Amino acid sequence: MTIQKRRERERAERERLIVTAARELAEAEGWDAVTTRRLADEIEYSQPVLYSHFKGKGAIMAAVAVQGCEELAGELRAARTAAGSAREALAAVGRAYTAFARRRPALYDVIFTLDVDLPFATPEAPAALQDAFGELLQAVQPIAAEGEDMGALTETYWAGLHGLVTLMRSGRLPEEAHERRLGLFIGHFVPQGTD
Amino acid sequence: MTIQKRRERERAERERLIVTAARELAEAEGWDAVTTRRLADEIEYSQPVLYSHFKGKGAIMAAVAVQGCEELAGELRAARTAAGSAREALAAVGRAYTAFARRRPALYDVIFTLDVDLPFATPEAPAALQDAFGELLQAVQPIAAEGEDMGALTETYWAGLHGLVTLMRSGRLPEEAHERRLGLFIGHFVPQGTD
DNA sequence: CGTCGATTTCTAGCAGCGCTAGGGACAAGA
DNA sequence: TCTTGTCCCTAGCGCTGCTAGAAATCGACG
Repeated sequence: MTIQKRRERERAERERLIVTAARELAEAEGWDAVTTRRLADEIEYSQPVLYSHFKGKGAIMAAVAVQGCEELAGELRAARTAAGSAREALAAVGRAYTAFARRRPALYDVIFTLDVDLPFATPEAPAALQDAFGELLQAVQPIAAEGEDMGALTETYWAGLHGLVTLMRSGRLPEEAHERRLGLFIGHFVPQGTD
Repeated sequence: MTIQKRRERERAERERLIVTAARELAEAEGWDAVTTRRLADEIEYSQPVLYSHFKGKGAIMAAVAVQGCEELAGELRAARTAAGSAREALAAVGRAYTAFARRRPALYDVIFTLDVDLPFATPEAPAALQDAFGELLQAVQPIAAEGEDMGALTETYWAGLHGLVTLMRSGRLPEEAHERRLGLFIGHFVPQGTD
């Protein structure tokens, strides 16, 4: 009984260890450096142990993605609630989003660019993903015009931010003009004369 | 002399063959299926031959990207010049861009998402890339407000399209609402009351 | 206390990847 | 015919994600 419990606890602990190691390794050296052998070394177990916890490397990455998304959702919420007006809130959330992407590129990639089979845009999507989207939704809501599709509008805002971030991070947009582009995007997104 | 020329011609021919094979394989089965072994099989030469033409797999992908970008630039231009008003032209270019991404996902990926060390956003960027960007620029120009930074504005428009496309294609945005999102994006991008 | 049975973990290996060293075939010139 | 130089292929390196099967460990029971 207690033995069983202890084992489960230890297993859960080790699982956390794997996810943490993957995350730290990715943040330090990028996802290319995260190989199953390297990860096994890091946690001081052999490779097959990883597969007794996760279906494969993709599942480990998905776990990191969920963790990262919780962090993102928190930062978006903080930015939104700290802002004064609705307009400022939208801008603040946009800035927080792109700032997250730049500060934590590995996390951003595993959530939003690498394919890692997490369910998105469905009820089965992890809570963290829905929370993050919810933050965007709440920021977009007040500036929506009468009768606009809120979901689609939020998705559109999100996509704009995502595009700015990914093109910049892949070297396709010059880094130095990021703030200007972001300002233009947010400015064009808010209907003129909205408070 | 003539022998030399014939050899050079044959070499150039084989190089074209490699790029075409890579492109077709990628379009048919995705870039994961494009391995150097598979490519060598396809062109009926051994693997090392590829490396006598290109520095590596990345260089082959870059060549495909340039080809694909020429195609994209052509489609953007056609869309732009066929439109009536400036506003319609911007919308048409946006639709043409996302349509290209959906119709030729492998080409789109190699140009805009996979990293393939092509110089972007510099004078050394291949002409095809500059042409495609130029088409966007010409579509954005007429709807820009007084004194707006044209380059940054175009980049922002591009980023929005790119975000919509990549999030949708990776399954993060539901496919069915694409048209609605695209309409919202373009609508918000054009300042109210612009002709 | 010693042995059995089950669970856990490791060693070793598979098939694939991008890439390359070195040798053999083949054609052009003496 | 023999040499020279070019071209191309075979074979292999070190790496990847992943897994089968042996080994070791630990709890339970006689």
